[in-house]
Amino acid sequence: VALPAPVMRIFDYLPPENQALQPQAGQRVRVPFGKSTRVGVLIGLHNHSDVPPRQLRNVLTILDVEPVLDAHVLKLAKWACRYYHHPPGEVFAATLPKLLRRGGTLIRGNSLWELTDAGRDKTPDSLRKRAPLQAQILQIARDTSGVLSTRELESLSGDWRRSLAALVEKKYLDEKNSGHAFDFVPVGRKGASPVLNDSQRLAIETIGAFEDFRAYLLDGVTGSGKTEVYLRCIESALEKNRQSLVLVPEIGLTPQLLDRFRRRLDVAIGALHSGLSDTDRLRNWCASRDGSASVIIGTRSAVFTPLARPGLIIVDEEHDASLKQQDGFRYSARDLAVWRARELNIPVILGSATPSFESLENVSTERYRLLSLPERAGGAKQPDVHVIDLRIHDPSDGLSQPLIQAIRRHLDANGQILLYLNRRGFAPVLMCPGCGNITECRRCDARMVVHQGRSRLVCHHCGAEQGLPSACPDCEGTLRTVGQGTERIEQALGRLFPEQPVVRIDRDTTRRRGEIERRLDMIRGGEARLLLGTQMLTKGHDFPGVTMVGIIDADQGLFGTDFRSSERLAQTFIQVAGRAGRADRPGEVFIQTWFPDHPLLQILVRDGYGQFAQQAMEERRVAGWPPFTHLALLRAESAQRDNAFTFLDEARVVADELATENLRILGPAPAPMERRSGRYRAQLLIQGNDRAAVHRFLKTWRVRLDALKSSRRTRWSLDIDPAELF
DNA sequence: AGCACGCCGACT
DNA sequence: GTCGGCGTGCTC
Repeated sequence: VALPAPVMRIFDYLPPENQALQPQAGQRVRVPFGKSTRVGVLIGLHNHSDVPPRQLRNVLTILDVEPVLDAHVLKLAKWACRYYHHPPGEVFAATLPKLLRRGGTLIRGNSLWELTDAGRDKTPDSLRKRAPLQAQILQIARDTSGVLSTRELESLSGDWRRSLAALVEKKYLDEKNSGHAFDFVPVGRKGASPVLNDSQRLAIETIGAFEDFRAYLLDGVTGSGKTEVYLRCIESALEKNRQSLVLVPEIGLTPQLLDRFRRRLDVAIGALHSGLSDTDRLRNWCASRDGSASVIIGTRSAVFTPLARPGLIIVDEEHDASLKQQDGFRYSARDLAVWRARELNIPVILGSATPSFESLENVSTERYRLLSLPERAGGAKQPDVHVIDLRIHDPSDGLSQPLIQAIRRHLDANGQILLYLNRRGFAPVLMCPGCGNITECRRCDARMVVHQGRSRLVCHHCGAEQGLPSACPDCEGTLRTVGQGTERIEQALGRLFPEQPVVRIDRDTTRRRGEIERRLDMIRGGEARLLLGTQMLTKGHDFPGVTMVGIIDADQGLFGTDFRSSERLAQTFIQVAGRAGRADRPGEVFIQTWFPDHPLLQILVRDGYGQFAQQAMEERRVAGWPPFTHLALLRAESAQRDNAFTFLDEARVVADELATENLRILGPAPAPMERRSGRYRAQLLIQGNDRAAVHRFLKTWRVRLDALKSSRRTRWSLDIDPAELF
């Protein structure tokens, strides 16, 4: 039994004493564990145990009649335990929705009410007087050819459940169970499919020609119609009565995307994302498992969802960092999706306008097959890109004259403008010009950010807040804000274009539910034409009216500490720039920088992402970074700096003892931001050419780390294929 | 993780 | 004497 506890072991139990149910791998069981009981997953049956017989206890109850996890998901989870060197109990917990983890039951079906012969004979009018609600229900039942579900009744006012019960009692209705989590009724309508261009057609034909496992990298510039390719491939899976699983990044799963799928596909679609209630999540999970959902769209944890009749897996924006879990069980949903597809022997499509270097390398070693969509759908042209040299055009409040003129020009031409700045708040620094004092967070190695609207100083790393000081705490001098965030840009735009409403989208303005959609609608409806925002803007949203994109500060991340930061920067650039000029209008992109000669910027602007990637990958190869080597990162954090380092020092000693010559061990070193939320963070990096050798090492190392006493005094984790080195 | 046990210093 | 903090070990 895999039990939720941070130990690498699984636990042996005897069958339950007084339960007739047949134990099967994949069922959940409630077992005694120490002083209390826990819910675990039965992952195998054996007729012997290495545990002394008197220590073995009995399973209390088998919670499932049938396994909730099928053999394939069990295998996936077991493989993930080995690959990520993570406790089985926690891995299995990640495969289940919360309600099932807590011991709840599967949703096996919904109630349906069928008109009986007696009910058919009874005229609604004969009930009208004494029981108007019953009459109404009876009438609806007749209108819907004799079968009712809660969907038809929900709109009724009053206590319709009681009236319904009365009708069942009188034997006018028969209560039945649909047997499925979803009761989808096709409406017989299908949204219009757009005309395909040649490369879309080629991609669809290539994928459709081969039913067995194959991994495709769908490399399509923004607006090239990747989603249309997904939809067609899903449609052909549907024709064979097969389900499709679609994984998207966290903020990519918007109501807009779901609408688009619902309009086009007349089948049951189950969504799995953090915005759902626990019950809705469970229902959609069950609908995937029992086959009543034909398409499942979810964020990374959906990669573990059981599929009744799998046919296709799609990973959209496969380069996106949110597909990698960043705490606890640090899995890559993209990599697990490929594993799943191989195991199920079905195709998997990885889509992106800016493919990860890992996937590009898999193309060149012919593990993945490349499908390119080089032109924009509908014949839209690529935007013109202009670099604004801030050394010549000194900006005020973050905006240079050429940028302001371009904004004016596009406003005059009735265009929309998207300005991107990945920094919220008013200004990132509050300093005293007199004594040089800069206000820093008490709990982090970071500066407090000025939020003028709220009149507060906020730490963006731990959330700490304080009032805005009126004078320097040290010398009582006048304080000055340095640099700019979205709040300041918004104000500046308000002064420059007083007649234009500005729509700002960042975490501060969209805290309330539905606020994002409300603001996006202002842009889509044309009410506002100046759009300003952070990362939130760059993913998952289409802005057909945007003719100009301005990148206010290109220099953030130009000199990153991480070997991956240039890749990330380039991806953000291309994704943001891709918002410009989609349909019939050509777009323009303006990039403000203090370093116009920076080689990364030059190649990106001049030659595009593909060329950039080629060159940057060559640098990675020479430097021995992924995808040409394999990494594992041992992270430790502790309130006392020494605890983290003592552990990592000891871990290093063990590593040196175990390591073979093709492994490199780097560190321990403090994390780039060493103190965060009052905890000191440090790490040790393992690097190797041969994946198998790295994993052999990790296996024994992990056991030795658990045995270290110092490992108890610090919070630590192993991160396989880390996405960020901090 | 969550819990118990045991050791040690601080206080009624 | 007893209370409670922390380090350590164990959970089938």
